Amino acid sequence: MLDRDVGLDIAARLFWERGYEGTSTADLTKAMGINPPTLYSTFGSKEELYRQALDFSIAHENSRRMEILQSRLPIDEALRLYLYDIADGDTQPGKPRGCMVSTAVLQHAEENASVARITAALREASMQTLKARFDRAVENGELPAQTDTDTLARFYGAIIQGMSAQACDGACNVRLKRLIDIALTAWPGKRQTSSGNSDEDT
Amino acid sequence: MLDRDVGLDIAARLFWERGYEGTSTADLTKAMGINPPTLYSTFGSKEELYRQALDFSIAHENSRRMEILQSRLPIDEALRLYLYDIADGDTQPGKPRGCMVSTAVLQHAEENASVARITAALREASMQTLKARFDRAVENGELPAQTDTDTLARFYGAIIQGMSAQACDGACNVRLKRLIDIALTAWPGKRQTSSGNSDEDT
DNA sequence: ATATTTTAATAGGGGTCACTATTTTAATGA
DNA sequence: TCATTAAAATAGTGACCCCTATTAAAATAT
Repeated sequence: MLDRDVGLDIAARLFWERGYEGTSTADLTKAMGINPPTLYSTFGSKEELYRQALDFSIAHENSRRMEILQSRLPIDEALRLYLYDIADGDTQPGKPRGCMVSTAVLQHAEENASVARITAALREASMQTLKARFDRAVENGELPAQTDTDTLARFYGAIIQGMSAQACDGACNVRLKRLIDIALTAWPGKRQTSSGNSDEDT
Repeated sequence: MLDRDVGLDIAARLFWERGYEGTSTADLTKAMGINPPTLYSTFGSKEELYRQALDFSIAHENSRRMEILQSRLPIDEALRLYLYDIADGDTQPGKPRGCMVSTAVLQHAEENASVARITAALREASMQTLKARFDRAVENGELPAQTDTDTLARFYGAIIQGMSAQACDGACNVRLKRLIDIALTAWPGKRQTSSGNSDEDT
């Protein structure tokens, strides 16, 4: 049989492109070049495979952007690069458009409620990571003490989800980054330019 | 047979809750209390029914928020109320969470590509409506002349899509509106408060 | 080389998918 | 009242769903 990680990579791409409900086990076994019993002995079930494919994909897609977020860069600069990296991830040539997690399994059949909980939990965890970074910025004095870090994290979470949706609809990389630039003008205490290509800080 | 609009309302709710791929024709006929041949003679096909259910739902959900957007209110105030109305629509008691259009059919099986194009076109049209309103605001002098209205529309489009995703994941009404308040601080020329509950203008 | 274990492939089970041909019921016409 | 039209229900189409029991092939061990 094929290497386990190779199989997970193939599965992740299929799920990423077609979603959980839009991907059949026949699609998966055919793409992996294996027979159905091998899929079930190796990965357990379709839902288990999805779970593992999500973990696999996150482990590979999130490492760089996590380093950026947790680096010693000023928080606003780290956030910009973090969001840019996500925009790049949404528009990688040769890979499905959008994010595998951000806009996955939002509407679903009742029988797939447990699968929807998986992706919802991953989205929540992602926003909690952002909030934790913002909390640290408050402690550092990089953000005002009274900042509502939870809402701020959910705001940028919404931007991430919106970018994924628009990437699925065909939006290109630079279009997403222009959108990020506007989102960053909502940063607490930031002085505004008029809009669009704002490259000056403060 | 039942009234056509009653049927469309039932179908819209099912598609809204479960998505296109997560809703079966058996679900639809059972919920409408009709037999399969009646569904096909009345609506044509599952895809045609989805199309009609989308139109029906949009006609009922969008009328108020369109009036708000096209009213003689100052553009920033109109936008706030417009977004608030969408947040209300995402969290109506007794209705499915999120928006039926904003986050629909993003990932899908190949065989449903034509359905994905329908919702993508509706999302694009929605953002073009926003852009047209912003363009008018530029002409009125309510927005700076050099405003990138296209990106600004896609930015608030992303907010709308993010709100829908978070509503699907369980976010409540006030949480979405806090998020909107932050998004509105990204308005061109707006002076910032620190974050969160910003109620003062200019 | 033969027996045993492990791996892979075939074949199929029970169910549901979107969709219809056919039959039955109900309403209308003379 | 009986023939004709229109509506609705049944029953079933082939295809696909997720998953597995069974068989065939390959690898290992004796």
